[in-house]
Amino acid sequence: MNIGEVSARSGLPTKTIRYYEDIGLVRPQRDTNGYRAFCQSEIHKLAFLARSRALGFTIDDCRTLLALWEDQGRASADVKRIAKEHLGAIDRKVEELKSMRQSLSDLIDSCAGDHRPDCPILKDLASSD
Amino acid sequence: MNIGEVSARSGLPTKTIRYYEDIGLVRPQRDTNGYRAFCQSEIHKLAFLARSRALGFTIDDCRTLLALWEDQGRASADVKRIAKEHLGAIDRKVEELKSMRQSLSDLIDSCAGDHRPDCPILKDLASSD
DNA sequence: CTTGACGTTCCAGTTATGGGAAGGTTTAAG
DNA sequence: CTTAAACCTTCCCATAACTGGAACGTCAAG
Repeated sequence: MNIGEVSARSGLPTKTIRYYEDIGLVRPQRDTNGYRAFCQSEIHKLAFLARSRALGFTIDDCRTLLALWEDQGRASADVKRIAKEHLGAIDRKVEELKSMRQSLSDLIDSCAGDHRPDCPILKDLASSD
Repeated sequence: MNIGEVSARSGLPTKTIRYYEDIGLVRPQRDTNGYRAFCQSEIHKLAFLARSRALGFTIDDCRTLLALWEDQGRASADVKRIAKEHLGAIDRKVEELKSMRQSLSDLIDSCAGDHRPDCPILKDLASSD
């Protein structure tokens, strides 16, 4: 299967698929004309990658997950550990954003938002509490 | 004031301060020896930048905010608009992360996490629901 | 006088792609 | 048979916002 159809099926842009080959995540065969020829297992891998990336795993996480996926003897605990670490990272990011949101929201509430130049938002950004 | 002390006071790494000069956010004078000599207003700007960046504003936002900050006649509404747009972006990011978090959390709950190879997490990542 | 802590510039790398050029291949239509 | 669209290829540059490191100049202390 050519890269275009693989792209349509996996939802990954062709650019991304070529990049994944570059960094060694997939290794499609080549046709005599030089076109990439993806077999089922490569297509399956790309679907796996698309899903993992959508869950926010880094490419490096994906590399590990793929290896575990292809290792018939791996322990599910190994996978769970990676997933849990990632969950922790997501939680930390959410907390950080919530904290930023709170501060920003407070500032916005305190600003009249009219034609006058007086602005508590800028005042706060400038103050060195 | 030399870059080292400015860094210590603003909490910004020297690399970052030089970068901010590169992209035109600050324009420190130079001593005869070539060292950057920061005056109070530049230091103040850097503090402003540190604060704005900590709230998640992009460099481009910061550029606009700085310009507004230095424009005595600007309307507070202009600032408020930028802040509100950014708040919206934060909210969207939080929602995205929460949704990722939910999916991942469900997967983790379904995985025994023991020595056995059977892993619902990998199964789901591989499946093309 | 030397040592160490500063400072300087410049170049390259990071993440995970996206854009676009310059060119080869295939397929369908005229 | 030719031509045009729609594929495919590689290669290089750009993004955001820095960070690291090399190679080198300057300054204060012992």
